Amino acid sequence: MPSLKDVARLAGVSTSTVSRAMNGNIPVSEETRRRVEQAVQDINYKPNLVARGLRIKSTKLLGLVVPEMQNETFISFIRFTEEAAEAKGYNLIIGSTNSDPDREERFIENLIRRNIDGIIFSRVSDKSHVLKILEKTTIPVVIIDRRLEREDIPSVVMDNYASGKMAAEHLLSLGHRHFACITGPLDIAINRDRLAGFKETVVASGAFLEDKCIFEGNFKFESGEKGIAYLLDTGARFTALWAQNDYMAMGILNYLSRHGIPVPEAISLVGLDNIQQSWMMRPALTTIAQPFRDMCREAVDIIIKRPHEDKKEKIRVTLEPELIVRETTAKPSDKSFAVEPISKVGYF
Amino acid sequence: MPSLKDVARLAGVSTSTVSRAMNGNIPVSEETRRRVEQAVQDINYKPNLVARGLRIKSTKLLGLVVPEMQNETFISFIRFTEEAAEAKGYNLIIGSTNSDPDREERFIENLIRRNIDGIIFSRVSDKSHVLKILEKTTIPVVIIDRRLEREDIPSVVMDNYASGKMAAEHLLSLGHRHFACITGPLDIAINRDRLAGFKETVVASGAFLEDKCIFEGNFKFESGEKGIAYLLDTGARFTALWAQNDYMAMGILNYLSRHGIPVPEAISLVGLDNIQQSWMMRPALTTIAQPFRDMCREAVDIIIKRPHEDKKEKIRVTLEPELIVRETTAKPSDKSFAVEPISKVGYF
DNA sequence: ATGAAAGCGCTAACAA
DNA sequence: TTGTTAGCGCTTTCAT
Repeated sequence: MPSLKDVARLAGVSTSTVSRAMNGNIPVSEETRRRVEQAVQDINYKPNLVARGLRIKSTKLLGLVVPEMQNETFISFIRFTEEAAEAKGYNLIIGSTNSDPDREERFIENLIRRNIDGIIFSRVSDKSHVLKILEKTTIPVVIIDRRLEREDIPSVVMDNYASGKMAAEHLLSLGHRHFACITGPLDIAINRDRLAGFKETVVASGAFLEDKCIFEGNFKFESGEKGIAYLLDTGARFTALWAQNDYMAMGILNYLSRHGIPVPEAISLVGLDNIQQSWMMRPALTTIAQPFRDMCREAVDIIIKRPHEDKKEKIRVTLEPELIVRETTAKPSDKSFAVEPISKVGYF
Repeated sequence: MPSLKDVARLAGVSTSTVSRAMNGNIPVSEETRRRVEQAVQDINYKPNLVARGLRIKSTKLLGLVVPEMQNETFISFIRFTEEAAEAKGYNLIIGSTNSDPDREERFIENLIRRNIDGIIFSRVSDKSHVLKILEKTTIPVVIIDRRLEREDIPSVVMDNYASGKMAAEHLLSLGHRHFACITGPLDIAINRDRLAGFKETVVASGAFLEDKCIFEGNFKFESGEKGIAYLLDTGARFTALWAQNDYMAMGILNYLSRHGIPVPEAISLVGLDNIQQSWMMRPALTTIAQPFRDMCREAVDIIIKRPHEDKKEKIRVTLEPELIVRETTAKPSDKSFAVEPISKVGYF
């Protein structure tokens, strides 16, 4: 591997001149610039980023922390963060914590020891102890997909309230009057925001979302199955259902299919996230797409610009969701209220 | 950030002693070891990996190159490689190339400049020009999920022939006699291996896999739809179908569902990969799981042990697939041959 | 505009 | 067993 020294020798100048010629910010005569460029070409010199990193204390490396990699949401974060980072000349180190505090801590410490330029966190809670670790460092941090109580850490989220509103409005416009919702964990702020947007829009229009028509799930496929079984079993009456993520919607669809309840004829269903499966399914899922690509780009930008060195400025970027209408929503039909509690009737 | 110097000053020893005490390989007196450890605790010292990397020319960093992140296969590579790397104390830099040679080259060069300890490639072809770049370096490389002609680069693959055999045997044991196959791109060796395993097993048993029952797809959902449409349209007669990956199987299932052809009653279907969707679907897909976790662990091990510095030794690890029986395969039934060319009859 | 020299934080000869 | 010293490859004062 050729080094700066080799280039310098070949070009007949000092290493500092080569360095300046390459980085461009400091004036260098045309003549030497050409000589240096030639030498660089000749020996195919590539600056060593480790050495530069040590010297200037910037590694052009970003860290991304995700809790797991089974859920397509986190895959999207990885994908789009890598994309945004690469566009800005950064590389990405990823770490999956499996929600294990030890792994999480190990990973963060590694990133710090590596003199990384910034860390993007997905899904951290206010009480996560890694936030404490990070407070001791000067490494820029940004939280993605969570709305934290504390405001000293920049965050990027979708407008979750708007997503609930959007789901409700779509269903309302189709003529539905009786609504149900299977939510994510309600100890998490963004899920409460989603529900609020949904409920307030439904209620404001004079339609109904009874309390017994709300089931708190955990974003997993099984949770969708469980939620719909619960709703049907307790005799909740509704023609329109919103699942706060697509995995649960998949579970719902699967359950309804097994029990012969037709979608959208009996129940209209809207999801959230727009995962791949949502269009590969039959019927294809009507859902709401999160602006993941933009969220990740924003997160990377925030880190690179490091404006939050100035802690007074609160940074909270909010991006808009988008409705994607497919096959699981329709006007409420005669069949709709034919759905009876599962324990009472055996379907079909 | 405290440095070695700070620890040394506090412990009243030289920096080299601290270094030795921390790395443990060189003898240090009990007394000093304790003093050093104390000092390390006191100021919460963490070695700077950039400096160490520059010095010892090993960064404890691995690079993983994937063509894209939409396909669950590559997600699995990321997931399990990160897992294996973390278990060995390495971090992972990932790069997605979108099959763009420029991006690929940029990423590889970055990795080299970062003095990375090894690169894991998924899906490189023999003619990929990055292999040329890598030849000039001493960085250990391993290819995953591809069988290259050249043997100087270590690779880790599933036993693809066995997967074909396994699909055929399962279907054969159910009583099927007429087979079809929708393959991946056949310019790629592993897909030919899969087909050979399938075909040879079918033929050896005296059953049939006619040429017109083989469709060459491209591993995408749409390709599955196209393939099954083609097979049905040309009047190919079969009761058992193998798709060489699950995305195509999803497309097939979706198409058959739209055309009212029941699975597994009319056609038994086997996939390959065991993606998440395969069990979320209804009917759940019978498929073959690739040993991705083990493949990634092997790949990481090969790099870490660096035994291929010695180029004479050819490294090619092959791991076994596993059959996962679910709902899309059954005995051939009376309905089976009721399937007529689509252009002739409108189904149901 | 250019060069000499120092130093980022660490490890490894070498000497003691 | 320990300290001194040099140096990994780069950038950046400080002179000139």
